Amino acid sequence: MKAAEILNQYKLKRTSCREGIIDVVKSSNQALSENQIRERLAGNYDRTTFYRSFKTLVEHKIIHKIIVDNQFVKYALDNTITKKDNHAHFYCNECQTVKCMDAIPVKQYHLPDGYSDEETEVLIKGTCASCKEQE
Amino acid sequence: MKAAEILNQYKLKRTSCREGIIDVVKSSNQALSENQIRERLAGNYDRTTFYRSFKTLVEHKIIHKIIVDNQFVKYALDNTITKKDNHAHFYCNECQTVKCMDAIPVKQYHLPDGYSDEETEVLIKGTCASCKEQE
DNA sequence: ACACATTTTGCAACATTGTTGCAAATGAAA
DNA sequence: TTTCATTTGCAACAATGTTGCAAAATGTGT
Repeated sequence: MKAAEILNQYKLKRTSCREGIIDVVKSSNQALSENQIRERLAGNYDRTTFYRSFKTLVEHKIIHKIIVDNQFVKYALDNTITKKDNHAHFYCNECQTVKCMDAIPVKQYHLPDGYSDEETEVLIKGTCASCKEQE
Repeated sequence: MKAAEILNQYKLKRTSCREGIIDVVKSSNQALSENQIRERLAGNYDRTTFYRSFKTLVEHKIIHKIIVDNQFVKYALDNTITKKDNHAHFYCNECQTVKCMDAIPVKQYHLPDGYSDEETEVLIKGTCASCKEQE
């Protein structure tokens, strides 16, 4: 599905910034930070526009946010778009990249009485295969 | 174990800021933000001192950081101090508090070949028991 | 109790990240 | 093409986090 179609489907206006973000995120096999997305984007947008575009896309669950420790906010296409189950994220301590582990569904937890579960986030930290090779 | 003992054990100097942070975090049944800790602390410390104290305590794994979405950094006593297994965290969307679910150990995942796992973080989002009651 | 070496503190200045209000520009629909 | 709501870019601001450096506090040995 193309970026333009996704936006139409969610009744969002097709602006070049939004389309650009979706395209970049969609074509990447790992989660990207705001700066990484900006670098790969043709247009030169204001930071405010960027934030507002991210906010809109996250609110409509087109992309999702992943946070690693502090100061590392990354984005990836949401499950509603990829049509995959809720998956775990992997953060490589060496190359500092985040990958969506599509093949690893999030395990569910049994909460104490009275609690209700809406969403579960799993971040596995370690060393990825390609960094491991180089050791 | 008292804050002073913990610091001695890790060969860190006993400063009132460090002791204060440990005491506040230790006596709380939920994870606290920097501001919440500062409010509950007697001394009036510079923000820089605060950050550096947090950094030191996190580096030595006395407290640990939990991040909810963006902009919400919270701290709790680390497992090395509490001597509990690695546990899941629960974030209540209503009252916006984070609880360490000591009784819910983190489930392990099988990673693809070549990957190594060092640490797994689990954040369950939903509504907690007391907020549920008030509905 | 004192002096010493080292660590930590507080301050100032700065960097990064994110937000808000508003006028101008743009997109979609008639 | 005209209209109307949405989005953009700018400026100003707020929050969060970092760095360098002199002054203060800590722990150790005497």
